[in-house]
Amino acid sequence: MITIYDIAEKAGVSAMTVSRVINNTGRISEETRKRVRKVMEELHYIPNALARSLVSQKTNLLSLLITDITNPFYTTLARGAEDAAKKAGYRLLFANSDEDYVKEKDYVDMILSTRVDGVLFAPAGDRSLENLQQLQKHQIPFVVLDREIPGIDADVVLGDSKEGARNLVEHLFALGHQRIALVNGSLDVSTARLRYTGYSEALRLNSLTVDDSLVIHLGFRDFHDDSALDELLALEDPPTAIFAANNMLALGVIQSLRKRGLQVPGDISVVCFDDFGPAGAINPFLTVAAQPAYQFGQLGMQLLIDRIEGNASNESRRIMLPSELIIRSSTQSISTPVS
Amino acid sequence: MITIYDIAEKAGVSAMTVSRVINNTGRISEETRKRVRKVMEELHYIPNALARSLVSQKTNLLSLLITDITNPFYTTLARGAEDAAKKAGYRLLFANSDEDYVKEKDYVDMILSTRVDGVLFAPAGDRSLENLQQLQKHQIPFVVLDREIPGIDADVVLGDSKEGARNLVEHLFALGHQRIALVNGSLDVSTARLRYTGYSEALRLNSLTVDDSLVIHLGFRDFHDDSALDELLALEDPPTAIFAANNMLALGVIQSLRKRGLQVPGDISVVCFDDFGPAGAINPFLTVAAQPAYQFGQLGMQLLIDRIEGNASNESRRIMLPSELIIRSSTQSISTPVS
DNA sequence: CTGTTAGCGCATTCAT
DNA sequence: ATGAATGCGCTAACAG
Repeated sequence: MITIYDIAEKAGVSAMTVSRVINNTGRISEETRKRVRKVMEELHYIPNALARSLVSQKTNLLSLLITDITNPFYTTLARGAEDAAKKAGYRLLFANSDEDYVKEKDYVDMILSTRVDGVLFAPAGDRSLENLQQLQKHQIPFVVLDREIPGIDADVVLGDSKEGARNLVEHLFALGHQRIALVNGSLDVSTARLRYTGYSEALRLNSLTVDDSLVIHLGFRDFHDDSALDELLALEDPPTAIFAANNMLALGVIQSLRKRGLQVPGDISVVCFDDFGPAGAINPFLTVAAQPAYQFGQLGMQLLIDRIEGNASNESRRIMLPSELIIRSSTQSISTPVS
Repeated sequence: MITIYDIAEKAGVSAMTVSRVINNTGRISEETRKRVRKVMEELHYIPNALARSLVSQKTNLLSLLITDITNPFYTTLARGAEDAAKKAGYRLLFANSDEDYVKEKDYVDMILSTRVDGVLFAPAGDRSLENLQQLQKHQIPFVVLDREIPGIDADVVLGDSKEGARNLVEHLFALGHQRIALVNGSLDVSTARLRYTGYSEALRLNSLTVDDSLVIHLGFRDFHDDSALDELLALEDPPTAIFAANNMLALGVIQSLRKRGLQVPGDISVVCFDDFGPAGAINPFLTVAAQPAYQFGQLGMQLLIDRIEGNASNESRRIMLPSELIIRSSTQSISTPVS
């Protein structure tokens, strides 16, 4: 490996002079600067970021911790984060927690030992508290994405889950649906709680109350066990519409419904939070509350970099992004017979 | 920041003993080991990977360079790569080249200065040669993914583009299509060339020759300029089917067709390479040659780690993964009237 | 079983 | 305008 000492020797200067040339710091005569530059090129010299970071206590490394890169929402978010990071000269370390606190903790440990300059953190849920506190204890700046964690005071970028849920349910009401099931994520996730709140508020505004038998709580990530769906469908007065709390749940719901020979929206309407990215554009089907995923990543990254570089005040900032109701063909009026 | 010296002092031993405890190396009496461990916990000590790497010349960092994380093929590939990396104790640095050689070069420079242990490299195209050679010059192990680069001898994981293309075109023949257009990626990408070859072979096997006016070459990533499509449709004898060389192109093609009031498959059938990941599962529509994206990442990562850890022979390995023809509703028999 | 010395590649501080 | 000494946090090599 070529070091500044190799360059120094061949250029007939000291290592310090080479360092100064690299960093454009201090005063160097144009002549030596050129000579050093030339030798650096000849030897294909590349500065060792490791050594540099060890001295400067800055790695220019940021970590993006999300729950699943396979979910289009996070994919697009990641893209926004990466673009913003690159623009500011940071590299991105990548991690999927799979909505699993233990994996998340493992990654936090990795992050800590890697001495990243900051973390963009989409937590698995409330119990991510410890992991976040771990970061705080070690003074690693971070920004929380998508899910709010009780007990943590930090910059955060959120979607408006309550309003999005309300819009979705109101849309179903407008189509005549009254028996609306909620297939929710786990209640230790703030978005699941807020979507439930939005759901029940919409019911109340329409003079209905929540029927607990219509509400089921699963994980946000998958829908392996669809027996809960069977119970829903076996009710005396089964739902005519289902509100899935995110895109992955909707996917599971629809596949399970079809497996049982039910048509969407013919037999039952389905709506959900989060869209499906570019992939969903081919044959847009689901009526969704679409969140601006790219901006989640981009804005979050900006907040993070601001803070790292000292351009942020002490108080935490909180960005709330609206979702957009996109009505497509997974919902239809309840009075319309199956065509 | 807590260092081994802090631990050493408080535990009444030397720094070296602390180091040995951390690494489980050398002989340490059970007693001091416990004492050191206790102090480490009390002080919330976390080893500094930077310093460690500087000494060991190993970062346990790997880089995944792809063209676009927004494309479901690469998303799933990334997931496979990450899972395999994590299992082996490596962290993943992330980069999108956007099919752009300059961005790719920027990232290669970053990678070099970061001293990663290896790179999983999905190149933008033939001109990635220089970037790959740059890695070779600096002795960074890498594995090439998805696209073969003439002039580079390295481990590589490829899909069988020729056969996949042939299957797709044969499927169209079976449905009675004879005028089949190819909307291809740029010809400086190996997969585009091979998909063209597969296309023309299938034609030849059916006693047809390639009609150049039916073949257009764009970038793999987007379909901004759909004027080429107009020329295709304005032909005296226009195509009854379109083979798009990847999923993103298919997306553009279909949207452009619809903008022009054409139905798929009613007016024109469409097939493409690559599926759409979980997102595509809601409403599977396109007939595709699906590649095993997760395995691309997972196997590629395994090859890479094998090589890094010296478990690979000198000769390069070459893995060719088949694609699976999945027939869905974007294709229909040419004799079938629009229903 | 444990400690001392030296050095990984670079940049800060102080000289000259 | 340039150089020498020192240290970032850690571990390999050697000593005891």
